[in-house]
Amino acid sequence: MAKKTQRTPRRSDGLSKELIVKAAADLLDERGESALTLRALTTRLSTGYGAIYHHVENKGDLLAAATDDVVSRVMTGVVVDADPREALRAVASGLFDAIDAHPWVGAQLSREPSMPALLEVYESVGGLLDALGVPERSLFDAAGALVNYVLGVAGQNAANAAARDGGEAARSAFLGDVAARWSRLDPDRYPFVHKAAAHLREHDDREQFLAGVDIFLAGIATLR
Amino acid sequence: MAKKTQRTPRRSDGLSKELIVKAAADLLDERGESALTLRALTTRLSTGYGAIYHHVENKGDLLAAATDDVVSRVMTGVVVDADPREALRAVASGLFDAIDAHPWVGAQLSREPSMPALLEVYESVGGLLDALGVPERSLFDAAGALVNYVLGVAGQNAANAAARDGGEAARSAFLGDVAARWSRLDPDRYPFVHKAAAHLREHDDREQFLAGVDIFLAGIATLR
DNA sequence: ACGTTGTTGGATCGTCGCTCCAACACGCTA
DNA sequence: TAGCGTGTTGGAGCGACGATCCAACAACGT
Repeated sequence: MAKKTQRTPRRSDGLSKELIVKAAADLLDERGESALTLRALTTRLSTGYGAIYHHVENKGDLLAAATDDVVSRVMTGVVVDADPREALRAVASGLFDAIDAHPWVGAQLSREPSMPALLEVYESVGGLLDALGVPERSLFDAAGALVNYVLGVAGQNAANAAARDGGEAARSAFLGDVAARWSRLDPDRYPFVHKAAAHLREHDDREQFLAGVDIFLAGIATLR
Repeated sequence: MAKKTQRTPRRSDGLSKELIVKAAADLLDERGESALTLRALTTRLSTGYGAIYHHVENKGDLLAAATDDVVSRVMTGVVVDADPREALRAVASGLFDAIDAHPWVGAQLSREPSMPALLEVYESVGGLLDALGVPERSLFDAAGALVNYVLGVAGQNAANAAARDGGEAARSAFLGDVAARWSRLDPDRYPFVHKAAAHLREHDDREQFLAGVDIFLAGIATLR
């Protein structure tokens, strides 16, 4: 583009897919997954449907792009540790933290697992497991298992967050409610769940998630 | 009309929550998750909204009830093996088969993980892990990890099934499409995923799932 | 015979994702 | 400078959804 500039990019601000995706992500972060509607987007961007659909294929495309942003930021940010085991833990906890901060990412990932963003995850996990000495015949099973575990937790997290969305009362009460319901169960018929209810109150989701990762890694070590 | 009967239970057939849930499950099985609409239900049952909403709280309640049916049928049907390890594998593969046959169950489970149906699963898994000798301090982490893995696979399966729903062309092509896309990737930048594409074509979802369960169980064994 | 109660069908509402198109802003050519 | 072409923009409108609401109805007790 010779010309000096083609600036003043049309109207006062100039829309773009980037901008739209950013606005969508903000909406999702601020008001939860159910708040992302095309209508809410048009008012937030003070524009119309046409403008949005000119840059974006459909709502799914929008959600996918926003999720991709978050996940790929995690994957490029992960420290490449010398120890593959530590690097795997770093990938896992990086994903957990991102999903914890943006529950809608968890929902999208467990709903649409062939997303481009997950490609980076698979590649990273597969490579690290390879570096860990997992034999090739088990490599795909192992990587799939680990990623599926992460996706399971992602979905769970998203569901919990959605359940909390209702109101402030619901927010703090939700986990306690489940715990209360569980501890009210007949201890003879449901001994495990009954005991689990106590743990539920004082447990740390992140720690439990990482404990699960460790269990998988221990199991993977036996494949060597 | 002295007694005799109070049969002819109101109208020609007589609606009930059971009947409605059954019809919903049929609809889901036959035409996929997106086909379950209240409107479709009313025409299938040749009734109106009022009748349905009289027996059912809302659409979520309906989905939950249908899912509960499937899952609890699985859990009561599982053979109580003497060997806890085998019993765990039986629970896992029972769930997998049910989700494979009814992908909407997978979607619902990964979306709403505090469902009553999952209570039975947690209880069973927790009890079996206990019987396996997992120390109490690790019991909840282990059970959570295993269940989350199953939920992750469940969501993945549901997503794949939904992607196939489109048409017959899409149905058979879907997995091959992913494999093709993956194998077209730069082998230098994505060595693992590139190799995985080959496996993808000939892999068996069920076998891979069970391999994951075995990895998990091997990891559990190290907790002893 | 008549109200009571529990059930039924469907009109209707508000909201959603999305399509479609007239109006516009700019850069190019003449 | 005038006009055209192209790429953008805003918003009216469509069909489908979940859900609510209510008039009509069927069986029973009295």
